[in-house]
Amino acid sequence: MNKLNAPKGTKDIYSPEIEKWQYFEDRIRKYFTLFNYKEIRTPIFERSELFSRGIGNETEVVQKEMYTFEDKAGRSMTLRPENTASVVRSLIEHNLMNELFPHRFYYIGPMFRYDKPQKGRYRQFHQFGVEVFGDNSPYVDAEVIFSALDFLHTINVTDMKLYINSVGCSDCRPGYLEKLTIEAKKNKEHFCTDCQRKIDTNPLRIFDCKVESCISLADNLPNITDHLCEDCSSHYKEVKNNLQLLGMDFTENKKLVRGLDYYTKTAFEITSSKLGAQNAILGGGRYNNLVKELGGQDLPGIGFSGGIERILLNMDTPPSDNTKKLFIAYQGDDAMAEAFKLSNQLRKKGYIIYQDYSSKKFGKQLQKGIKLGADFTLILAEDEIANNEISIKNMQTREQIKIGREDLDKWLKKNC
RNA sequence: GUGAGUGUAGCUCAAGGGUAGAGUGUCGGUCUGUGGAACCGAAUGUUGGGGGUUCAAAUCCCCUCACUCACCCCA
Repeated sequence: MNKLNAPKGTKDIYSPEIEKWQYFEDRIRKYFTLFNYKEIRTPIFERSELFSRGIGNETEVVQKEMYTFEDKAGRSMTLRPENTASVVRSLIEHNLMNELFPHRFYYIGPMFRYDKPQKGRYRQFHQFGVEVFGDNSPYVDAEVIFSALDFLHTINVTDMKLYINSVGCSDCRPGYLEKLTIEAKKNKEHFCTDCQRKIDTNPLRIFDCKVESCISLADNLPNITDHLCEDCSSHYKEVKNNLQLLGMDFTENKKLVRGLDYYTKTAFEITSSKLGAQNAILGGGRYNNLVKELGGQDLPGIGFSGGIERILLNMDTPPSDNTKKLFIAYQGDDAMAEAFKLSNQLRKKGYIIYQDYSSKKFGKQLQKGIKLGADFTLILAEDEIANNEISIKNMQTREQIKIGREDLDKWLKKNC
């Protein structure tokens, strides 16, 4: 029989790593509640059409990376490669604009992309993110960007850089793209084959190319930022002003084009230098046409999503929680039964307590208490049972006291 | 999709044609009243899988699979 392994690009998460995840998720919930976000959980799979329409048919994600399958009724379904399209679908479907206020959502969950795995890149990976609907103010852009970076600061992610850009809107982008295509075509034969294709399909993506000759050719191509309409240009300026109001450092990157086609106006990305090749840990932007394109009203939106695996690679071990752990040791059969009763009473009162049933040897039990990392060991042996007492050993200081059983509650309240 | 590297015990790794090993962890004992110890003992491997060369393969060759990293793309 072959050994069964987790599928390529997926992994099991268990202790001690799981504690990092729990800590991280807890912090997300607490932090983004400060901004009045409400959690939303959407299905892991959706109609494939949602993503091809929402993300854009020409993107790498939709072209090559989706986990698409037919369900038994012959409908094309796709494991979600990102969550914004789903949130928008849900917003439209349930008229959440009318139901809930504020129109702010956060999410945490697995996403799926059929990529070749490497450091910080998995086929099932996890993102958290936020979406804000119905507010076109450049203050919102700055607030969203601020919250992303500030949140990462609060969990001690270091060596971060913030890049921003404006990618225009449906008014100015078509004109720009036309110009870009014309310019790029002048040197078409000098671009790599990949870029030659992009010129026709999605010229904006030329700026993503890492081929050296393409980079220098791209340097001479017109930038979207220089061809923004009045509205986009002033919006961008105000976003930058507002970021400065919050004292934020950022780098303008005129080549920053995000991989999902729905972005308009503000686009941003946070990288961390500690990560190696996959250095983007969070990205986002405004998507003022997406709701309408997916069949809803004409409603602006903005959001971001962050890669949890990548952030955790870059995050220090979280502070250990200081909930005291107890171990109960016993000697003799009577004491074992007594300890058994006591430990379950204590759990009822909310204490974390572990009892070992496999060994009756006192020394071995103590060793297990040590291995468990117990703060205190409660000791019930013949003496204690006879005198209705209990000994308590501080595992750190190795000091031991003996108290009456009736005083145990008081002691626990004081020390645990 | 392209390229490179690595697969030996639960984990970290030796052995580079001649009986598969160490450290660590696990379990048991010394040891039914006090410590992370020491000592003794045990279990865990078709050396990722398949084929080939050879008297003999973990070792050399071929195929395959898995993992890791980089390119691409992205979180």
